[in-house]
Amino acid sequence: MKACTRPCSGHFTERARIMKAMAHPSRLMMVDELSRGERCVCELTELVGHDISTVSKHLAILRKAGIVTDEKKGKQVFYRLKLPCVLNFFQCIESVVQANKG
Amino acid sequence: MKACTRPCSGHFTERARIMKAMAHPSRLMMVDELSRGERCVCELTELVGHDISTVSKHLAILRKAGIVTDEKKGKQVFYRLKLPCVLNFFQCIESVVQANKG
DNA sequence: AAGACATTTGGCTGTTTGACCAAGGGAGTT
DNA sequence: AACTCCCTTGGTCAAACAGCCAAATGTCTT
Repeated sequence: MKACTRPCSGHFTERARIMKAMAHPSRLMMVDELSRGERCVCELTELVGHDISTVSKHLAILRKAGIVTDEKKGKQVFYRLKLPCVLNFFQCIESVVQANKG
Repeated sequence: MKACTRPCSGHFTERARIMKAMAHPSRLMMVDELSRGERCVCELTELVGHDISTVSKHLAILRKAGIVTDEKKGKQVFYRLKLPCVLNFFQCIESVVQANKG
């Protein structure tokens, strides 16, 4: 609605929402998995090893954040990465992890 | 410790901890500010507009995650980015934000 | 050593999160 | 239509989070 010369508070809130969507082990795991192709909810459920309702809620969070899209095919719902650039995160995160060890 | 062929659960937990550290508007704002040089706690406090004790706790979270380092100089404590690659996030996050609008 | 200043830590409170179970829908099958 | 399958939504509960104030710590000044 208005252009901020410097990012204004609202921008950071919006950005944080997206970061937050990825800031959970299960959701990170699913994003990683989706980087290798689309998957149905049942596959992702098996992957993370939690109740399917829990997984479905995690997916809803990723979806609302705009990180993944879903598509219904028959009885199943398939999810896929919407913006693969989120994968770039992993590389940097990994270097932070490494730096923390040293 | 041990090499996982595929990232194992522990990896995602550790990664999530780091993502989580950035997944807050105030902390994102501070990281952004620190990308332009080191700042003392008082400067960051003024920036985010919260109680200094709150800001100090936010900084502790970033510090423990290995994203920033602190250095005491006289009475003041200065913080700076430890791994500037976290800034790459912003670019991708921004594209997600844009995609969400369209 | 007393005081001022900058920051951290402890404690309290309201809010958000994440997990489960149970119930509700939509899509195919019989 | 009734049944099953796959998934989502609602409800509950314990744990984690984020804010504030007050108290503690550390450093410089007087």
